[in-house]
Amino acid sequence: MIGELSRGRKVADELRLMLRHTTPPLDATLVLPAAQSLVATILETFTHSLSILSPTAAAAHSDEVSQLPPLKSEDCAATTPPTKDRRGCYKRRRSSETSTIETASLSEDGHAWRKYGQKVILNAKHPRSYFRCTHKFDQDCQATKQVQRIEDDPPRFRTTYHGRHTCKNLFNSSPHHHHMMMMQDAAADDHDHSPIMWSFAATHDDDHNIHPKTTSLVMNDSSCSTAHINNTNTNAAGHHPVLVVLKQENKELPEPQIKSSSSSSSSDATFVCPDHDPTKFDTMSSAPPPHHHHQLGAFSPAASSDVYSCTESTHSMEMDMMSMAVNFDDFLDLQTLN
DNA sequence: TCTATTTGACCCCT
DNA sequence: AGGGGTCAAATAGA
Repeated sequence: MIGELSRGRKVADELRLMLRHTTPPLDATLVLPAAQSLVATILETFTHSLSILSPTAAAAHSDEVSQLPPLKSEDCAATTPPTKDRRGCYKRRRSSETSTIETASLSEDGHAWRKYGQKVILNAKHPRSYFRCTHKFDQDCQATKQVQRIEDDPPRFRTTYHGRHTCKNLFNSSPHHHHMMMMQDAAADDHDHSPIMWSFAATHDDDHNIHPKTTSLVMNDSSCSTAHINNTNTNAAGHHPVLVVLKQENKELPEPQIKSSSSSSSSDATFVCPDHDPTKFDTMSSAPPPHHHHQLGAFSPAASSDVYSCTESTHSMEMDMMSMAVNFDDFLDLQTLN
């Protein structure tokens, strides 16, 4: 099976190189047949691997790969009568993609979560809660998160995300209460397979003032980042654009692109991650704690067209989002354009 | 009645 | 061996 999977990986690599070195416009008559052949080989290796694991499953689905039975832990429970013996029923993930964020409050992150467990953790004052994506079963989304209170006063929570969301139900929270965007770099190149998660959170109070809530960001690659939070002046429409620019510090980068018509700023705050801990970016430790929320929260009056813009040139990602009414389809279009 | 949460049991992994 | 992640029955809430 290892040989079969290795073959699949090799062919997938060939396909990737072919697509990478083919400059547009694609010559479909030239590239397509070769690509289709490679895809067929890849699928074949999966089928062979499955036949090794489970001959019946591979035979039943050899011509319909999209319906391959997920090799999930739940299968055991679903196909066997209720029994106490759950041996082998689930596989614990091993070092899947993880991202950790620490916040001062439990804010929504735009995804629907279902709590499935809680554990008392050794040497921890508070229990750890376990959540899975609500769409685990209907969309086979494998994302999970763990939330743990790590401090009482001031309250502080550590949320650890595992896996990527493959569901299509982002931004289902009320746009008038929470905004948060998680972006995982789907275009990681050979030198960086780690996802980067940028989170921007903000709440609106009763007066519709914006209170950005992102307090820390941890990237699980080795890059050091700077977050530049810039409160700009009110624009002509009476709105207060908020600019958030993230860039990596340890690489030579061009000036970040900032999408805004407003250039002057009324308050600035730049946060740099600690030198000796390049994976951790923590605004709480870099900004004056007693005032930083006031500073960030001073975006009044109501903003109906806040622009969240971030540029990380290494990965060529940039996004704008209208904070009062995020249209996810538009966001997807923007991602596609970039 | 349906969906979400709670919680003890189970089992993987270090 | 035991900490911690997951399951699933019981329970709560809409």
